[in-house]
Amino acid sequence: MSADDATETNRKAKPSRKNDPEGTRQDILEVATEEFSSLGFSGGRVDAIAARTRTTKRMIYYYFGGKEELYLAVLEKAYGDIRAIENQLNLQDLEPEAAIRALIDFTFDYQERHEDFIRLVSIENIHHAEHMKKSKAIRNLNITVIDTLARILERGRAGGVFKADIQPIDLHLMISAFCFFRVSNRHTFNLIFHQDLAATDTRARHKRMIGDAIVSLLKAETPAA
Amino acid sequence: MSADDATETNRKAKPSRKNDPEGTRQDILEVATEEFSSLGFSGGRVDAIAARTRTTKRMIYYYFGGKEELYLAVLEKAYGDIRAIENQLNLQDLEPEAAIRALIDFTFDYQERHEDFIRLVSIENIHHAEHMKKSKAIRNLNITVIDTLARILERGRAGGVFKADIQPIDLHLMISAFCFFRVSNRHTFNLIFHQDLAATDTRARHKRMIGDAIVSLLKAETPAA
Amino acid sequence: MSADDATETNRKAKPSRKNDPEGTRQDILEVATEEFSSLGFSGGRVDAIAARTRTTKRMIYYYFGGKEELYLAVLEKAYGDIRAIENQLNLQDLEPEAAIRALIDFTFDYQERHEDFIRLVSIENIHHAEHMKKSKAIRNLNITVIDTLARILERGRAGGVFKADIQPIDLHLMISAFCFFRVSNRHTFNLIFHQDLAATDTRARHKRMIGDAIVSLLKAETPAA
Amino acid sequence: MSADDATETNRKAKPSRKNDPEGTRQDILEVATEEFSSLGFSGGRVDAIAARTRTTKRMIYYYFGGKEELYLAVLEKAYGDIRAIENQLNLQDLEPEAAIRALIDFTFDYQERHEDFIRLVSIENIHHAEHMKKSKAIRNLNITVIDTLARILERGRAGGVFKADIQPIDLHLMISAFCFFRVSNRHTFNLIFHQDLAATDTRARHKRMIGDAIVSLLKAETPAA
DNA sequence: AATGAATGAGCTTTCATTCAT
DNA sequence: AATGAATGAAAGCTCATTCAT
Repeated sequence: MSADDATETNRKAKPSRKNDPEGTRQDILEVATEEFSSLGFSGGRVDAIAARTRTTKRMIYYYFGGKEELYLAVLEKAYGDIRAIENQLNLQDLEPEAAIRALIDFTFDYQERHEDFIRLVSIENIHHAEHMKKSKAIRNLNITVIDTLARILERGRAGGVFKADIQPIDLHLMISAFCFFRVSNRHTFNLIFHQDLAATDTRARHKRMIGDAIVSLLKAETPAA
Repeated sequence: MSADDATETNRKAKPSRKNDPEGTRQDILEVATEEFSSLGFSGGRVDAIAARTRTTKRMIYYYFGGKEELYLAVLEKAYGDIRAIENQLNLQDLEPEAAIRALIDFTFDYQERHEDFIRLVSIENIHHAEHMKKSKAIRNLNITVIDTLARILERGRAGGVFKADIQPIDLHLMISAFCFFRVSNRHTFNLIFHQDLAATDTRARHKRMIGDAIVSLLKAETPAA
Repeated sequence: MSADDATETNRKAKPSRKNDPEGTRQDILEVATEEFSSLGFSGGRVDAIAARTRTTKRMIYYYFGGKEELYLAVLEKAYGDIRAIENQLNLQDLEPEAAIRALIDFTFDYQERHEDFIRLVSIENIHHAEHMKKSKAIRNLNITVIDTLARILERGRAGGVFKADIQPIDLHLMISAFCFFRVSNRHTFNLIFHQDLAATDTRARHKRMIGDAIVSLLKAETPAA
Repeated sequence: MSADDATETNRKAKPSRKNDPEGTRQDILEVATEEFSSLGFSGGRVDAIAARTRTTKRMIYYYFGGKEELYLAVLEKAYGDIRAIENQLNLQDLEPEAAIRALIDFTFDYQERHEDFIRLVSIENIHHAEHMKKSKAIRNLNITVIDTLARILERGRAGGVFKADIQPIDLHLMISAFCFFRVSNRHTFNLIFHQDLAATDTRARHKRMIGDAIVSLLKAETPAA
């Protein structure tokens, strides 16, 4: 035989998944998610993905068409997952303040647990969201958070609990920003401020703080003095 | 339009900078900042940088040693710049609330105007801050924001204006998160929510909002209800 | 004439060896042996090797991984070849003196005919055998010469033909040294002493001389007077 | 300033040797000897030499003209040194056998102590002695060894001590081969045979052995039976 | 007599992709 | 439905050398 080498991935080492198309697809997708989310789109290597897969590099092209398409598939799955869960959120039975806090907690925890998603979004922004722009799947996703927030704000204002005039989308921005940044910028922040943003007690304190900030903002009489 | 137009030659021939080492260095650094901040470390091309420079690719290696060292130099300059300006901030003559708002305004405006810096930091985080870890220059930078914040909080609490017990570093995190995210995640946010985070009125509204949120948090009687 | 004519194209176009992996590998290996043995490891050029091959430079990396690995493959083949032949030597049916002379003749002739091997070994020594140290293949080669020599010496001493107390490995060193040096140092020796070590009669005379020297050493009553 | 880098050697770190042309020349020559003898001509780097020198890379060109000329200067010095010492050898007062042994001992010890010289000669042979061919200095060196040997042999044969008809140059070849090979092929030999050719006792044993071999060869009645 | 700055040419290697069955 | 073999194009980097004073 030949080509006994380390770099190229034409040959598989692991038991192949012949005749399980869907399994193979998932396998590739999973590995690709890791690769892209930790190395970026340009930094991610088709070879490296193939090497950690039960199949060969050739199959990536067979199933996905190319590097960019694979990346897009990864991105679509990541967005699909969070949207699906967000849409299942059921907050109308809670008091406005409790509902807001529940939403914040959910966002906070989800971002904390899904660093892969966070990194993929960061990567997309590095690339000016050019890949996302090409994705119908992401464009067509049903986004309910804003509506959910709008309804909570409405109820809060109606009940006199919330005084401030804040737009749902701005509120979402503020919540997302904090939850996202804690994860996305963890590495530089930790390095510069000698902190550990992943520590359990820090996490609890921060979750409370962002909740307090949002709630006190909404309750404040005259928002912008 | 693509990112490859670096190689095009329809640019006015710049005067060669022979025997102006410092000038050459700055020239390279400037172009490299653009390249890396818009394409990432892996995506950035040494060839592309050289092409937009008054010198040749060879000079990049002469002055910086390699792609990574050049990237690091870019990163170091970006961090050096913001730290230098932060350190000149003079807020002790302002009332605590005004001081906090001034600090927020400064942070907000700086991030807004320095998208390059924002993107470089994002990129570094994608790479788990591995390059930054190697930089003595960044490690040795004198960071005064936290102290500045601490003194403001102290004065506020002493004067009874601020009630909440918030740590300076957490406050910095919250302010940074919001200002940073607006810029770093602009592209995906705009696309998904059909917004324009760069619009002038949006910008003003957001600046006010983050100020209100922080101030109301600090003033709130019982932070974590 | 220079060594650069590898890049010239006045060679008959060889039939491409598509889908003959083993053939391609051998082709590359053969050309690489020539290149490295005549130019050294640092002096050898991957481009030059590719140019004299039926394939492209890319294939060298596909099959071998890199310049160093290719060089190692060349070295391993060279050592593998001589060991294989040595191991087939059958000298137990000869009288001790005849056996020793036969072994010397074999060594002499093999070195004389395999200048490539000689040069590769010289090159490895220039590099302090650093590449060889990495080769499992060479480390695991079965070396029988020393045993062969030991048995001949034993028989000679038992029969009273050999009187001197010489260790097999030292004997091997002496035989190798002479046979090797004649080839390895041919160029400088010829130049300085205006000789031609490759001339047929010189060769015959030298072969006899080394045989005489070894045999008379082994027969001598009191080796170290 | 600029060019704060590691690879290029335009700037000196050590105290310069201004106004000491001969000192500078010697300094460069010494470092170059180390560099070339351990890395080969192609493997040796002008930059690396400059870096270990009190001067800059530019000076190497100033003093020697180029890499090849520097290498030649190194080679010429190495050959000049050994020839000078050889020429001082005074063996006519010794008995023929003692004279031969003295000459062998000298050769053995010199090679053992001058690994640099050995490696340079090996390197020249790798390059088919092409550099040496260009050197008038080496061509014009006065070589007395062969004459010395011839006279010893003559005296030995006249006195009846030596019986064999061996040519001086062949004798020189045999002696050189052994002494040289022990040093030149030390690394591969040690690796393959798990020996240490540099060990003190091995060295003594080998020195005796080559002496015995040569002497017994010369004394033997009918050299080639 | 000496030197700081600059460089053209070429080197090894990598990458996503396609050929051919 | 699946795959082993092959590859063009370009990327990062290195080297001995010369420019210009």
